[in-house]
Amino acid sequence: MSRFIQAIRGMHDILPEAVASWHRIEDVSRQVLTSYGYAEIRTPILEVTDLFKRSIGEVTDIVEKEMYSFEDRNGDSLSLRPEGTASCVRAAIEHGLLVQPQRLWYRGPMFRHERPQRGRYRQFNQIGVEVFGLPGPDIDLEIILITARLWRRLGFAGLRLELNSLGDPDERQAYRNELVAYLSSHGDRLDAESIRRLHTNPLRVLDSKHPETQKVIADAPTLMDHLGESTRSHFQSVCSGLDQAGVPYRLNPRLVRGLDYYNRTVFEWITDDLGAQGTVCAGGRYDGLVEQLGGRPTPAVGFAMGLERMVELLALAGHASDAPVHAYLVAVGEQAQAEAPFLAERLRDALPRLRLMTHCGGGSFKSQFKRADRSGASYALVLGEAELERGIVGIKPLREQTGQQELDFGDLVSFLAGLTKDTLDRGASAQLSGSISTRRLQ
RNA sequence: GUGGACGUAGCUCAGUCGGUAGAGCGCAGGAUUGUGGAUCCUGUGGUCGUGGGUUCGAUCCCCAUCGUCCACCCCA
Repeated sequence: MSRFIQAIRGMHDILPEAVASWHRIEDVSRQVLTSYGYAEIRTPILEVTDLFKRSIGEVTDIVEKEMYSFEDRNGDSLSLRPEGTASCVRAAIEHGLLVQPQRLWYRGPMFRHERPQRGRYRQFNQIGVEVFGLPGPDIDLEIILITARLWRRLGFAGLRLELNSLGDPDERQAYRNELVAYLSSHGDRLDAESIRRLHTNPLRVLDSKHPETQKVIADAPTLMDHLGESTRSHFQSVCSGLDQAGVPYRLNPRLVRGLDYYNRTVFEWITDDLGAQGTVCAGGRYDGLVEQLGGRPTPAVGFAMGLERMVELLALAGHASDAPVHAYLVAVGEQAQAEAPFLAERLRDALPRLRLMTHCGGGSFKSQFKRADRSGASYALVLGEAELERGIVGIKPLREQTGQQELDFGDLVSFLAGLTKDTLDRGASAQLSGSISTRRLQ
């Protein structure tokens, strides 16, 4: 056992029994995003390290101490992506997508070297949305409504929406100065980390959970009071849109985000059901990022969802399962076993949507039926010496008490077509009628 | 990165005041020599995470290491 190699820390296998939940989330997400006209984009997992330094921010924890960075053979510093926005922006600039508005989405693994715990892994998956070229509050509202629709479709209750506006850069700068002055005057009551942040990223101090620091924060000036007319009405428009749509939210003036590039609207969907890692989805506006990465000034909004956390929520809401196989083909006897794979192939030819599992490995009727039952199949197809001789197949319902029937190939195809909702044209079914034996067709 | 709990069969766990381990579930076979799911019977199962130390002897004590979980931190 000492030589057994385990998966690396914080990186997990998703086993077959769990995959159904992933499918559910991925399928619903794709459907919903497609229904709003969003197009999928796929970008590399690996990027030049500078891309993340310049987008996420050099003084953020992600860039400072959580990136998987290494030197390529030619000496370039590369990093596994810790999030998806930077790559999206890079690709949009690189391929000239920004000449017109773009509504994009992506999915895939992200990598951060954090201490693993529930809902936080070193390799984790996100689905994200990025919209380029639309400056108004209408699109902010749209992407939040997308997320609300997703929760409805997935049956997630109990998520709460928190909302804030970070203002525009000049507003934030003015506020930052005032905040630093205020916090500095109470420096003796702040925790060490907050004091360090005072000089690097003072807005993050608002996020602190430190009890004494929180008391100081409670009386701190708020960013909301420093918004100009334009940002204020932008934010109010988003809020009233949510009111009209009947999506409840909570204003949280201390909601800042860990990434430097956000401005104006920011939001988070939070659950209390997953312990300390309660943020399931978060995003906001980042109007300055495209230009910062070398593109023409282009407004942008987006969000990302943590799929592992969503999978956990789905487990709390009930179990997802993939559709089991329609039928399981049991074949006993040398002749029947030899014939079975080809019978199965002809059924699959006739019914492309049929989910049919063929028994392999021989064994008694008893053991094969046990397998058939455990496969979850609705029907067992039975091919033994007797059936072979008479040119028919037995079909036995495994989920109800009605008896076993005997059908020739044509009738079998028609019967299974009823399960798969495959439709047969007349020519095909004529061609398919007759004996079950492949050899007789040769 | 900091602090803490834990790691025994495929799974959930019990246990040994240090003398190389048990249950339930699962899995396989049988009771029905061509038919699953219920019941009963039988069987299968672990160098007790890994490496080292103390000891006549370690799964149990000590150290290290890897991993899981919780909180901080961070964030999706």
